[in-house]
Amino acid sequence: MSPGWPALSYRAGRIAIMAVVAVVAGADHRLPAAPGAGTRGGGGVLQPLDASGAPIGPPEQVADLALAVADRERRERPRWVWASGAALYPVLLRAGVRVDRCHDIELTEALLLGYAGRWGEPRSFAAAWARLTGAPVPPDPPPRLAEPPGHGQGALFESPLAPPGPGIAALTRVYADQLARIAATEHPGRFRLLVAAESAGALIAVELGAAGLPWRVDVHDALLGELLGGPSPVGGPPRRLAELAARIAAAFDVPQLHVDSPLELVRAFARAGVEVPNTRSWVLRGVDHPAAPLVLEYKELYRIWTAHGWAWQEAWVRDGRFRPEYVPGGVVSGRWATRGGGALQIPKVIRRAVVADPGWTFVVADAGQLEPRILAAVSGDTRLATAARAGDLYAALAADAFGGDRGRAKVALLGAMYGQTGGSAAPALEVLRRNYPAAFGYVETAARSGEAGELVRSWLGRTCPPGSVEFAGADPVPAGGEGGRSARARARGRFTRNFVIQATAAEWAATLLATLRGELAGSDTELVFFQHDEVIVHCRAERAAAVAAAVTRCGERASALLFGQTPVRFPLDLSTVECYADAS
DNA sequence: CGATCCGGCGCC
DNA sequence: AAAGGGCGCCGGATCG
Repeated sequence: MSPGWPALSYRAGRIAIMAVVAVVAGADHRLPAAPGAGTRGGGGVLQPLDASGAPIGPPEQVADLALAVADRERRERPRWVWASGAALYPVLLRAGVRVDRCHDIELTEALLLGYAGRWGEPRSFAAAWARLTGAPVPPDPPPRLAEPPGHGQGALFESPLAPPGPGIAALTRVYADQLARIAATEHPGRFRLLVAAESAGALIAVELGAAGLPWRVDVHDALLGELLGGPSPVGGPPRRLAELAARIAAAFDVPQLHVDSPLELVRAFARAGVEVPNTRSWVLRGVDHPAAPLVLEYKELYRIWTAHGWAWQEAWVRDGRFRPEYVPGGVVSGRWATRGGGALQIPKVIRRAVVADPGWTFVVADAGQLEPRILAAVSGDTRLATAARAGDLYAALAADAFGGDRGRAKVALLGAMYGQTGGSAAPALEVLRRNYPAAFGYVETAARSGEAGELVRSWLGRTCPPGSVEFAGADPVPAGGEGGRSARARARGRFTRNFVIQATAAEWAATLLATLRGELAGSDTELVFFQHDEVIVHCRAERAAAVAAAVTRCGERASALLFGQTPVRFPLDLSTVECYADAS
């Protein structure tokens, strides 16, 4: 295992460990109601632990949990062990309390269940405790619905603490059990890093949601006016959309047409003598009919209107910040998801509205060509790793084996990672297979495993979910040409092939993010956005260079933490900009 | 009628 | 040129 980094290290010798359960004041008989309890979300119980998770001394009941956590954090900076950061940390943060590191029981349970092939079993602290004691396992509560800020009860800051769980003794036993299960994995050091990064992600997600992405409503409005022509006074479509719809109808020589309906569009084209299988944009781009370019323009603007228009702004932007709710581990590959707001799909044109505060700036960093570099690192393919030392991996690969044709080199690598088999990619893939056998073999092995119904794992040990049980048996679909494999098996192979890469890339990015949070802690900077392989720091303009240097260091640290001494480089594209749209 | 599926497209 | 992985979100279409 590579050298640890404080926030991610599990070397417990110098790090205090503190289990904590929150107790809603007055709602739990184990905690006598105390004067002042509940002013900051209630009291709780703290329990110091040793490195193995065993209790040190008696638990301590506190009436004001946030105060107690802040105090311990200042004195000891322990690793906090708690049931769910998603539930507890918003309450602490609202009270102004930040913590450095934690072990998130719920997220860890999900990782361990997945590792054991028990995907989908309840992952809550209560469920883990029930499994440990042989009690009936309670189902997880259903996921909350997306809830824009300022509406309803305001999920992030005003949700009450969850009802009291099984208590501090149970929590410490579940923690010790998880430590033992982690130790029993194939690569415990890697899995510890995964747990630490996932737990840190839970903290960062809450902080990101609280900070929000700076959003200039006036710029957004101007942009929408420019693109859409201003909202219609009667709640109908914006002026430019209505105009386009009219012109489309005219092009089809009909009085009116429902352009939002793919079915109506296909029929209209058919009446005009153009047979299209669907109305996808790449299909329409090849259609020779005056309506086609109009429809393409309509779709683009319609998308902006419905997904990032005035209604979206009204729902999601408050006080100059877009505040989505991030969900770490919300994607099977370990990528984050968001709940509401579509934060991970902000169209490029709309990013014009993301403007730094006066005197401040954005440091935007994204990891270029991350996935092929991950492939080079995990496969240990020395020739690919050599190419991955270059700033432009595809160009280096092209020079090495593709006769300088960068496009073919890229097609080959993407095809290998996504599972493309046919088309013009085939010969390029053959070049890849011949010249980079270890890398090619790595994804091929993952694909064959998936086709055979086996599970695959990321570098740190995140495990892919099983295929649906209904398809686990014999596949009724006749086997195609691909060596007798069914279409279903091949689809599964493409999934597992991609999983080993995408999930490891997510781990690298999460590790970068966690180390960066540590570096920025206490400084006058804020993390404001994270999207798969891209991070935005909002800081005073004069600090930008220092922040950029910190991001670079953290990228190197992430690489070392995951892969140790690897020749593969993971360069970050860095921009210091006042507007997100100006980032490279 | 609401719940759910699906087409389509935004991002990585 | 098109298609191969992962998502969320919208509105239309369809189901019960």
